[in-house]
Amino acid sequence: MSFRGINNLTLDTKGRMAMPSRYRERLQEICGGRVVITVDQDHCLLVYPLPEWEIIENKLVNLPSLNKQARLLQRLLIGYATECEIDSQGRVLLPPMLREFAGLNKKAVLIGQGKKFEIWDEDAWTESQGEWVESVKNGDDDLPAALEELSL
Amino acid sequence: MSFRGINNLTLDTKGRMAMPSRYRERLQEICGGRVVITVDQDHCLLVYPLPEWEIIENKLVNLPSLNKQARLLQRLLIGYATECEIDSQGRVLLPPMLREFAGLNKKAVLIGQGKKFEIWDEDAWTESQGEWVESVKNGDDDLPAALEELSL
DNA sequence: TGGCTTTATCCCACTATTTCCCACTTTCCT
DNA sequence: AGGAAAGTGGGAAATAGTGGGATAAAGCCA
Repeated sequence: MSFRGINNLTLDTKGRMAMPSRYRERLQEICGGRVVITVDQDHCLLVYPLPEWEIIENKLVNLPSLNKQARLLQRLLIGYATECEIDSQGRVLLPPMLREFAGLNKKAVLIGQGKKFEIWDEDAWTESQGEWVESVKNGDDDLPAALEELSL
Repeated sequence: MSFRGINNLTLDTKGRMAMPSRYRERLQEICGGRVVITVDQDHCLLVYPLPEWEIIENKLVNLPSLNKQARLLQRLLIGYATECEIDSQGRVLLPPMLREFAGLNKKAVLIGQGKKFEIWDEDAWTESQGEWVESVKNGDDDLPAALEELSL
């Protein structure tokens, strides 16, 4: 019941992106084609089915307002979160500000990530992938506890 | 049932700001177009639907009067709070003092934040965003527990 | 106190943007 | 190879944004 897989796709001149057809039926079931798109710290976009997003948003709004980190997170995640509807051709219109944030122009990459999707600019994706492979190979990250005990 | 999303918008010469149309119906329902605008510690403005504000104001009024922080908060938030009405074109007139406080001139950014909105001067917003990216990159790791275990 | 000046609010009209829909091209499956 | 489904592009109508002007209100000075 999970979104997986990677797709190369193109945005048209109006910033619309065609969802791969294999996801459409599922999205229709889960959320009637209503998704929420927001930003990620790695400068890609996240696409959540509406109900899934609401769970996350709930967690976010209940963070303590006095904490600076929390406020920044709220501002970015909730601030950029935009509800979008999949049109009759199976496309979503990506709002200009979100496209800008992720540096998206023509060529993009869509990645299934369980409950959500990620959208990357193709170049950014290629680059980030290289970096990631490097850093895992070198083992140069201090892993938090949850990662240390992760078994793949 | 929550306000979200980001919009670039412009103030006209009279200091009026057009609310994005997608929020108007909701605002009409909730508060008949009556909102309360006040200031935030980060030098942006906060916009609350009237009933929502009254809850907040109540909390503020009941803070311990001897505490210095509390008194400052009260003075700022309650002091600057101004009731404004959305006009027939869907615009709110931002009072001069509030515009001044947030350093607003022509270009502004409106972000949905659940029960309220925030209004930023465009430059201030851009800057604040850079700060966020910085702080994530540097891994300022004194995150509160609530943030540590947040799964998006 | 009356009239004049200044400020604020309301309303109308133009421009830009968005959204919706239709049609063509391409690809994949039978 | 033919048909169907998916991807792509573009155009037109509706809607939202913006600016300006007119009317009403309020303050001020004579």
